[in-house]
Amino acid sequence: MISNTNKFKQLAEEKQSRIVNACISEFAENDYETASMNTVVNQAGISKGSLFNYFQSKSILYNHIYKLALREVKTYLRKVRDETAQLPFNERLSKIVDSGVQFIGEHPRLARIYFRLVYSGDSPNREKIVTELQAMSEEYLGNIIQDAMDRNELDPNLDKTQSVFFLDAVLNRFLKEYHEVMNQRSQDTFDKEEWVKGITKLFTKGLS
Amino acid sequence: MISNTNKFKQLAEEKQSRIVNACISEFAENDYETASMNTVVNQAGISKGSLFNYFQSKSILYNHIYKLALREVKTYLRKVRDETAQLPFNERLSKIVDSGVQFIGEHPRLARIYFRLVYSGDSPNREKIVTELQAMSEEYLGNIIQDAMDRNELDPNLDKTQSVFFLDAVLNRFLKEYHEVMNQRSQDTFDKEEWVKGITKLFTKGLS
DNA sequence: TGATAAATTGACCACCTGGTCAATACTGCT
DNA sequence: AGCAGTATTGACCAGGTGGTCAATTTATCA
Repeated sequence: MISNTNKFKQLAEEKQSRIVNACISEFAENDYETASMNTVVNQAGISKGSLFNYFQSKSILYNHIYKLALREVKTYLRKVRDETAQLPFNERLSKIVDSGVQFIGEHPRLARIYFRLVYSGDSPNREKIVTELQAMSEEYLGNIIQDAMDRNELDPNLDKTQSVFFLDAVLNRFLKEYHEVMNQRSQDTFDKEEWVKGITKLFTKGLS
Repeated sequence: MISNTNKFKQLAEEKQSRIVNACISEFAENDYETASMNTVVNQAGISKGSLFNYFQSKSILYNHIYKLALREVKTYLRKVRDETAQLPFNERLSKIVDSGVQFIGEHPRLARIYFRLVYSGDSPNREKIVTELQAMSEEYLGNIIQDAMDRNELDPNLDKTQSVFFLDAVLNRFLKEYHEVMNQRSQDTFDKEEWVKGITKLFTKGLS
């Protein structure tokens, strides 16, 4: 799956972002198989021939968009990780959740693509991508937990793999729920702070 | 979405199960949009006209299969709930996980359909179905937790909605992972007992 | 056995898909 | 202005989709 996007990168910025925008919308609203290249070209205001000139196939295009989304997620994660390095586990965890919430607020379509990808959906290379994401999560949350273990905030005999898995499960599921609530229902009844408190409490106690 | 399956129910048992089997396979291997009615009729050895005579549309057929899967899940859940009514929380939780593992072992295709449904995938009525499942989970796990609270095994001041949500998140994610591991990778390295222990420990401590 | 009714078939429909490529429009250079 | 080279177009392709319905097979009963 080698993607040669040279032609695309040489396009005028404005045209590039028109295309990227259309793709993000389409892949956010439909899963891979259902997303339509015809819709993309119409939305972007270019011809089909052009699109397939810039990206040789649908899967290569999807890859481009997915990587873009991942890059954005990573930026958020890195930022909050570094900014909270000195904080105790519970506060750190709380900030991480906040960061996720913020990401969803600022990039709802990218969030949608991300959730579509990790929670089933048959994107190309799904296996490889999910494995990659798991490794990322293992490393990221693993470090957070390790730091807390080193400071005796968490049980030093924890099974780290398991702990990461549980934390990842709850965080992802919570953010997915948050994303869905934000996208439709009455946001008034949703007390974010109370949930963040609940999550940190469960894990600070449960893993202590 | 009124489904009139009278015609189908009057078919010979053998034919019914041939059709149901083909549908289960197809909906397990593909998500709703991608599943093909042509494949179903070929696999079942009937004509397309017949299938659309028994089920007026694809979505009605999907509904039939989904309900069938749900009925099977409920049987397992009811059984383990009643059999463990006297056990302490941690043992009870452990048995529930075991039951899920057993279900996956005995009905891998139904499990696949279930996971496809809850983790995204754009099945018809998805919203309604997911809401229904959430209510089910809320009630089921809510009772388990309430029982433990009544016996002072868990903190009596717990936010029950949150606790249920967290438990549901971890259980579902774990079972999904288990299902995927069973379906492909080397099952040898997967120590189920150790994971069940980890889950029960996290929640008995975290919610105490 | 023959007539009637019911079940089953599969060719067919309109529509959509990802992808192609000859034809056209546009560009910069002499 | 005229040419060469590149970027862009959209009609077109083969193959798929869910769904239909006249025609045929099968079952029922006198």
